[in-house]
Amino acid sequence: MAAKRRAQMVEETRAKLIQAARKAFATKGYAAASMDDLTAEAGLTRGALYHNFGDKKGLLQAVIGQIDAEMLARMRAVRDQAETRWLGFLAEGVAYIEMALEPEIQRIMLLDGPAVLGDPSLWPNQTACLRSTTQTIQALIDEGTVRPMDAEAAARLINGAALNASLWIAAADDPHAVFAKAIEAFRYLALGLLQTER
Amino acid sequence: MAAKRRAQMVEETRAKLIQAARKAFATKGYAAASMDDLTAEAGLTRGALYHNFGDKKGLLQAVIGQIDAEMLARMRAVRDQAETRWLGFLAEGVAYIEMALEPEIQRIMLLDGPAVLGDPSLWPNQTACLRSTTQTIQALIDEGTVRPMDAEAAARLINGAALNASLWIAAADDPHAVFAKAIEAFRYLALGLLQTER
DNA sequence: ATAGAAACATACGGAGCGTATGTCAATTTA
DNA sequence: TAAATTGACATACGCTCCGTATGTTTCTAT
Repeated sequence: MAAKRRAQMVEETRAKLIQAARKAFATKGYAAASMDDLTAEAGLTRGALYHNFGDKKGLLQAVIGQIDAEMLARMRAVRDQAETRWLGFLAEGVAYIEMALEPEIQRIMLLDGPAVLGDPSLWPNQTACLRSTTQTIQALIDEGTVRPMDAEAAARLINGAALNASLWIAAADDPHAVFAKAIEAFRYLALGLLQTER
Repeated sequence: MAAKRRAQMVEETRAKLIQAARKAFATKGYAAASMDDLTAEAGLTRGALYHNFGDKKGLLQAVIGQIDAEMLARMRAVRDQAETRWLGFLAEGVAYIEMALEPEIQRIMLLDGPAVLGDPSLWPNQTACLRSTTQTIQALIDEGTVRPMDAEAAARLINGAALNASLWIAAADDPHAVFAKAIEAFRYLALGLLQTER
């Protein structure tokens, strides 16, 4: 026990704090989550928190970084699994909508995160995700599938549509039925990016 | 002076508080805006605030209600000014993007509002705006311009795309150039809603 | 004219964040 | 290996700010 490396111990406490923060932020929201309760649940005090993350915003950044990495990995997975590039592009969008159904992602990534940290497109991992989508669209343009246009613009608007779709689904009385409608509309919108003849 | 009706005086204080709140929320953000400073700037105290709006969230609701009404009015105006129903629909989207360029709307309506009050699509005025867009799309479907689909789904996704476009523009180094790209992408996406032959 | 209520101000208590200080263990250095 | 230093975390404090409880004044109603 005492043979544990110092760096490893630190990583454990950071992980415990992030874990507790994810739970508290997701259930109570960022503003209503108390740092005292947070750290107590992790078996620590606010001292550890301020030492490791600087302030409350720093903790939120760490939480968002973790969730964002998970989302990015999942989107890569479904994209690489698709048969064609175009289908992979669509699958990414659908996967995004599905993920945003989870209350944790809704609350932390879509509501509190932007309000506290500002525009999500400036977050490190999010930009990675966006660049990935942008590159995919650029490839679709180069191969003649998608009409010539600004790839980043297409990626951002498509992402925005998917985001709003998930918000809509999450607030719906019958999420399952609404999910189907949203996916249909999403596919139609994407068609607008294709070359005119199809 | 003393002849002023009671109700009118109340309306004035409410207006003064909302005015000060709009300014403070827009510049400092909801969380960082102090109620003491707010009311002092309006020449009042927190007593007036809690008497009229209940709590801080109530004040935010009032502010959002005012801004939302202004946005709704402007969107109706540009829509009714267009030559065809389809062009009116597009103009509404562009107008939405333009409005979301204003920092006040960015901060209050798009960042803090959803974080504090929850899903915007449940706000009273927002639902009115959405219903308006939904009806427009439904009419476009009925007249054969837009392919048969769920009108509300189309309205929500299109709105989401427009919203993200405005967030992107606002954070850009060169908003003017980005605005052009976003509008182009927005029009392409909308084309996906049209009947296949055009 | 007086009673009542509404509009707003003042006073109070409590919660929470951030910082300053303290303590103990681990790593380093001689 | 023993002393010294640094790092990790806990404890203590002050300050701000929200919400409520109470007080005061002005308008309205009978």
